[in-house]
Amino acid sequence: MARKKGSHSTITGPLVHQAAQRMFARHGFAAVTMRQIAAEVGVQAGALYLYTPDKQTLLFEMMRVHMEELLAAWQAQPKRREPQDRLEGFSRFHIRYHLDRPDAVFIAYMELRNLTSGNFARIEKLRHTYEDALENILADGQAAGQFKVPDTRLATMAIIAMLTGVNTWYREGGRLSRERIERIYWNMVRRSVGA
Amino acid sequence: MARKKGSHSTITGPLVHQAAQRMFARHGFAAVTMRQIAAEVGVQAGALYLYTPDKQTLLFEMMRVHMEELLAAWQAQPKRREPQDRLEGFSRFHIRYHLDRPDAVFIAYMELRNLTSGNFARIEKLRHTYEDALENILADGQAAGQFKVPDTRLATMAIIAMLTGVNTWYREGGRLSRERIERIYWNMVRRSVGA
DNA sequence: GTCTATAATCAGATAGAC
DNA sequence: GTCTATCTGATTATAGAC
Repeated sequence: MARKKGSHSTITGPLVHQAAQRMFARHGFAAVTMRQIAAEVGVQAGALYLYTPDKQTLLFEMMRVHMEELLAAWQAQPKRREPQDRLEGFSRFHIRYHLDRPDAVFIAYMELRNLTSGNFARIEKLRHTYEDALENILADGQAAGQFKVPDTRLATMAIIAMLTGVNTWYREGGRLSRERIERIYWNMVRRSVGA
Repeated sequence: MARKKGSHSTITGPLVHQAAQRMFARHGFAAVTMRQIAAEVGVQAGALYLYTPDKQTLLFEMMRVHMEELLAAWQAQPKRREPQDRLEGFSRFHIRYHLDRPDAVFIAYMELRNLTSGNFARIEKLRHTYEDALENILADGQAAGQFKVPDTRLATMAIIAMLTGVNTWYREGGRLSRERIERIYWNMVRRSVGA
């Protein structure tokens, strides 16, 4: 019983990662210094290295965790049968999940070029796995004659870009509710594939 | 006749801006140093300050020129009458223009947060002017009963995100020709607004 | 127009005290 | 677990020689 629960070690670590995520999203990985992160957490710069071997790993870990949690959350979604229902499920899930994590999403898209090549490859693989989930839906709908998608890969990229774009302009408490945004985007997605 | 034409001053300046644009796009504004830019051009770091007062202005100028050239190019496009023809013109123009300038486009989207607040406001105003061009088309098509667009602002953001997304995956000499990409995207845009 | 040299500051990361 | 102090090297920008 030497160590009381809630000791600094179990608190500071997460705080470091949270502060880094917020600051990387706001100012960019390269522009944020280890000293600034430390100041935000309330420790000295040297103490950060108890929680990450270096700055690069700090970035990679937050991207890896984000992508793995995204995949897990998608796989935990209720499965539907019809391609159109599955497409609606994906569209709404994507918008909702991404709007809830603007910082992690921003970093996952903007800081890819600041990863070392090995780390980059691992993140890209995770992202590709997620894209494949949508591509499979489109391919099934096309095969069933319910969608008009001349190129499933192209349509996949187009739809994901459109949906993720919500994050660039959405502001909490803005003109439109999330449900209304989800509905409008889903209707655009639905029509874009000829469903 | 003291100064021969083709003197260094008229050559090095553009080279500095070109090298900076290429390197900012590849590695990010904050990650690129003035020394690296100088080395790429083939001069010493001090010489760069003959062509820009500082690093921030280097970034701002390349974004300003990009946005103003984009607006000018759009305004120089042949005008059409029908909303559907205008929407096709915008969609194809946007893809073509952006695919031709991947570095400038990448910087214009990724480096906004590295602008000072005054510079940021000026770039955002230019971007908004461009977005309005598309929103006007959608509003006219909606008013004429040719489009089904419940919210023109939302549809504007969705379409621009979708079209600009081409830049993230397109590779010269890839699987699909530009004409084919333009056509597929245009069909998705057309259907997404119910035209 | 360009270079060399330098000012002034700050970066990431580590060692060792407590 | 955290801090202080420090190493090593890089950063933007400027001054003055040529």
